[in-house]
Amino acid sequence: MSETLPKTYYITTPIYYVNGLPHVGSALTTIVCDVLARYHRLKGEQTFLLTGTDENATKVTQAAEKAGVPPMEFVDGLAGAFKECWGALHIANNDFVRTTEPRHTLAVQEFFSRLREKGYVYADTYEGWYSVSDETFFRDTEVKDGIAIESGKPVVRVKEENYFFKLSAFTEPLLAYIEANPNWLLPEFRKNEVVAFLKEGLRDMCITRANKGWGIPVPGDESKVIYVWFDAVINYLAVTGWPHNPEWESLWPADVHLVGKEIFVRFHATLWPAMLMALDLPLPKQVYAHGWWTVGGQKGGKSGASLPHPTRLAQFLSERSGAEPELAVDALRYLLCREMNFGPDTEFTVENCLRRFNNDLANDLGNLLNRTINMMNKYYDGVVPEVETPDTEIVALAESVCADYERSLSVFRFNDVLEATWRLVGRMNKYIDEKAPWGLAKAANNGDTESAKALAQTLTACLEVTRIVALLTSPFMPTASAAIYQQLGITEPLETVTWSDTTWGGLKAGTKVTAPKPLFPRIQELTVADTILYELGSANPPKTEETPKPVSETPPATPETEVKTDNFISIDDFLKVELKVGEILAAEPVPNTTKLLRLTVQSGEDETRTILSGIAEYYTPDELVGRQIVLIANLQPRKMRGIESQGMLLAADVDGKAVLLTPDSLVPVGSKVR
RNA sequence: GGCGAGGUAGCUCAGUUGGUUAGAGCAUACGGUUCAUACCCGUAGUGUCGCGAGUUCGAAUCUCGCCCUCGCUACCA
Repeated sequence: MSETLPKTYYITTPIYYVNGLPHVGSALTTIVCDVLARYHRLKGEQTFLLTGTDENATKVTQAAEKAGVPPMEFVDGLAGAFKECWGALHIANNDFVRTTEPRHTLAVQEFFSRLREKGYVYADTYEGWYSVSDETFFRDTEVKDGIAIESGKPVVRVKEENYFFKLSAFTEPLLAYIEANPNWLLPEFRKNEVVAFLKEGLRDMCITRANKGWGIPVPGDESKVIYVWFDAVINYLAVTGWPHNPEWESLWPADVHLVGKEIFVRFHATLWPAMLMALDLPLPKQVYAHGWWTVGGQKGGKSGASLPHPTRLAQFLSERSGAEPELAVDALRYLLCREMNFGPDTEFTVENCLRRFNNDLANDLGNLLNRTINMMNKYYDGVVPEVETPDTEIVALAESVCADYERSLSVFRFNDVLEATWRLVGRMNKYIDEKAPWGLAKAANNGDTESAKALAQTLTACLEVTRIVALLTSPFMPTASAAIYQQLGITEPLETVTWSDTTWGGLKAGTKVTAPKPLFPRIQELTVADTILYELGSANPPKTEETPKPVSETPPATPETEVKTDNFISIDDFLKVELKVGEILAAEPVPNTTKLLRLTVQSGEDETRTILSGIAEYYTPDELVGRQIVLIANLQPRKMRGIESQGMLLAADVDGKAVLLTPDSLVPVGSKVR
């Protein structure tokens, strides 16, 4: 049946977690997928691009509560913001899936039921320990003194039935599959990470949580909802209409899942393929993971800097350069794809973008078009002349660039794709200089027919290259390409152009070019004040921004964290905590650890104690000795690395960095704090 | 500490299986040109290719050791 249906080229972005507006990280992923989709359409393939939003995390209800709106209204708003952003960035997606839609929830429930029928999902009752912060269950033997030994997190006693996916059964099949399909997971070095992860052995995964009124209920057990990650990945399949739409196989399997590196190893390269294997469904043909943008050479979030919001940045480019807003959007698409390394992480700065805007877009491409059109108008009244033979060198170069373009694109090296394209642009600017058409024009005017021929050959070469480059850049900059076509006098709409038009000679003699108009005006001011950066990066309250960051938010390991909204304690509870001022007498690193310091603290007139503290990355032993600090004196002692820690220091947590609290002035050691 | 990835020009990075004077772009300096968006073109560069040793006729490239950076992981009560 389905063999008769032509397979559509199917590309997916991750579905984005709706806890904030998109930034250039998520924009990069989405733009790159769009570029890929537009390229395949150019190749004449039926192509389907999917993006969407991930809305079932239980955190959503808390965020909604905070915002003071019902959860559904809350996610409607954010899903709308994503759609709007992608529209503004010229993303031509064929569909936008929301995990709160019936088509998704039905597919997820069906998927779950089928796994259960096949014995890959089993229920298990736990009377045991549960760590809220780990979202993990522990056995009695794994817990000591109310603490999970493995994670060191506190646990609570629960009795709960949950459902588990037999992920452990797929360690070997996945390893075998990776072995047999060397280009399945890309890039290579990330595939190796997956292999390393698998070799440690997969463990069964708890795939349900207590139903608190948000999420997809487990079929036949309304007391549970399906774990958000398990639910989310099914979107790729749900959109095909699986299982009831008979044509679902015209889309599935996806040709590419393109994701950020943080959701690659655990989810897109292991969990999701294992789920598909369990139901004997075909696996996606390729899964590609790109790196992140960094800010300030490190995790942007720590330095306080963050990634700009894409539409604001495009608007800024437009304001700075004077380019039309829609062309500035295309410029941004180009800049993101050109700057990103598509393997490792890449440093992102607005100033680099501005510089590259000038160099690549204004000076190289824009100016090539501009000078070409100008000369055409000047020497030929804008009418494309007849040419007997094209310049074979340029023709050959164009061909080789097209070949490199396709080769790089096939391995998702988008920066190389553009670099190859710009070889052609660069050669042409030099070519004009070598041929000096202005000299040829003069000679031709004086009756030199050879010069006249050379002039025609030169200018048509410029026009052809510009046309071909416009075509090559069209997946990246569709609006700009259309504008180039328009200036070249090509009336055929860009939508009807195909890859075969990259062959030489597409521009017909007699075509009349239009008046020149700079596409990307040069930017005069290349420096960017901090206040502008802040504005670009923090259109939202800085609080919700969390950035070096990737691409789709949520740390994969804990997509949901339960937080009690009403977590007041009584004054009596507080008074149970015995806080004291202490003085650090000695400090030394604990061997074989990176974070732990062993501190000897005087905490009373003749009372000293040993405290282990995880601040070695932020304080050297030397600078600690002699300092007064605040400590919790009656904390249950705990052994770490064989040393008993008798208390805990208080420190502010600044983006994960510890900053010690000290008294405002020297106080007697042992002073009570309250 | 364990695992993984890296350390190449001022900056961002290329350098396939070891082979002649180690590359590109940007930034810098000087020169040229004028069709063009103060644009384009040319020239000049500087590099102990992280450090040390080894294999080899020959190493940025292979081996070993060390140093440093980044990621994951354990220790952070």
